[in-house]
Amino acid sequence: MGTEERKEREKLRRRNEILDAAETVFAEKGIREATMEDIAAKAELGKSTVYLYFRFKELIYLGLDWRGSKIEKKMFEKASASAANGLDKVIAIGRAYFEYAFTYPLYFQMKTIIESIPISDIEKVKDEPVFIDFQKVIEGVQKVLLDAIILGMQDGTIAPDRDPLRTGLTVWSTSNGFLHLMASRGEILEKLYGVDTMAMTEEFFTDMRKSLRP
Amino acid sequence: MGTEERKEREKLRRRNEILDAAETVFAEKGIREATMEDIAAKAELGKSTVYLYFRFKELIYLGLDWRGSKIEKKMFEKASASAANGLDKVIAIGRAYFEYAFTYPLYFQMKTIIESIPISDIEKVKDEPVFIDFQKVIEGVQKVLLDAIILGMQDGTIAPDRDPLRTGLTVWSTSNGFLHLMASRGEILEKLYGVDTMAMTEEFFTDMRKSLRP
DNA sequence: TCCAAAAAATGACTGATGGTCAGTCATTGG
DNA sequence: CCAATGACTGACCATCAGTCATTTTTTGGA
Repeated sequence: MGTEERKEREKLRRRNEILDAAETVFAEKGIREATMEDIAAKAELGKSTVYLYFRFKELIYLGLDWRGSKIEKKMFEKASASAANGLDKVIAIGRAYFEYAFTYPLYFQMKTIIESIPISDIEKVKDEPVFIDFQKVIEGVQKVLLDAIILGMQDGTIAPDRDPLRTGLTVWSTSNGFLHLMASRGEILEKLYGVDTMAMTEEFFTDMRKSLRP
Repeated sequence: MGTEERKEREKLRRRNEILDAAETVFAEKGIREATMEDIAAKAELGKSTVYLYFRFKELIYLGLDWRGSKIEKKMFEKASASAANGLDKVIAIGRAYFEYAFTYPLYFQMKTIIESIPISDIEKVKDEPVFIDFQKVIEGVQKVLLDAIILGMQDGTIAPDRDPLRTGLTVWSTSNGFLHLMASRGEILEKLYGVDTMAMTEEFFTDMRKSLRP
């Protein structure tokens, strides 16, 4: 009988229900303030049950980042497809990253939280199938960017003497830093210091263009 | 009598002793793993006494970031003074930021931790004299960069049509993102993916030059 | 020198929360 | 219908940030 498969499916569904609950609770009372009990209650489960699906709290953050990254990947692919040459693709992906961060702020925030997890804790997770799956998605996301860079080096829109991986990492990490500032302090910058964040964002992309061009 | 002043001095000394203790404990057993009791024990004080000097744990993080920022500022000033024109100053400051992050990794990490503190908690702190003093130092650090940018726009080494504040924020936030990647995953990138992080860093500065130039 | 008030320091305590475990309850396949 | 499997749970534990009533030390005047 296909009981086995059904069971597997239901397990996955429950996992998703818990992530749904976490998402709601995070939105309602803040990520840091949310407790495992809150999440369990929202999922209409006992706390111990939640722990059957997520062996520790960080894995919930990871699960949500994983959800987000799947969306992110699609957005990146769409953005990349919409542009004609390598450099335009890179910029389009950059803009898609912005859109992602502002459309799914909760998912985006997971990145920051996960990054602040001590390496010793990552050790505990790194062999879990969930984590391996997670890494696969992340790599998929970065591959979209990498492909665009390689194309750009071939079609002459990006300096051909660059190292693609290094360039990708630089584009990604600097975007991250910029986006993090925008997402966490953008409002303060606008209201308190009168910074035109829209113009600043445009300049950011102009600068990126300038530095990538041959 | 000068008792009042002496008291004040001793209070400050104790504050510093606690920060010293925190620094040691953080280095010994990790920032996340360190408890207030650990810090108190290392400082040879009762936990409650530590709480007289730091009303909550986050203020210790803030205290260490404050310490670091004072060093950072000096390093920035020295770097800026060592270069002749605006653009060179900006790059020199960027390099100084790198040196700071790798020389004082503990202080640098405080930035990440502080950024991940929920805004609700910042509200609690923002009127404390300590926090105001802290902000003053931070602004001082950023002023060094801002001055270099303004000079560069005057001496023709930086595009004159830029907005200095926006440019400063962009330079700072992108450096932050890049540096954060290097500090937290640099080793992994080198050992696992064979990334030449030295070359990558040089390229980062070359890119910055390219994007700032007129 | 003594003493009372002020300041500094503390140990015992509390509440919250992440995580565990022994055992219950529901489902399944024979 | 029953025994085995596995999902699920409530009670419990350990840890830790933060509090408070009380003690200890310092201070400045009598």
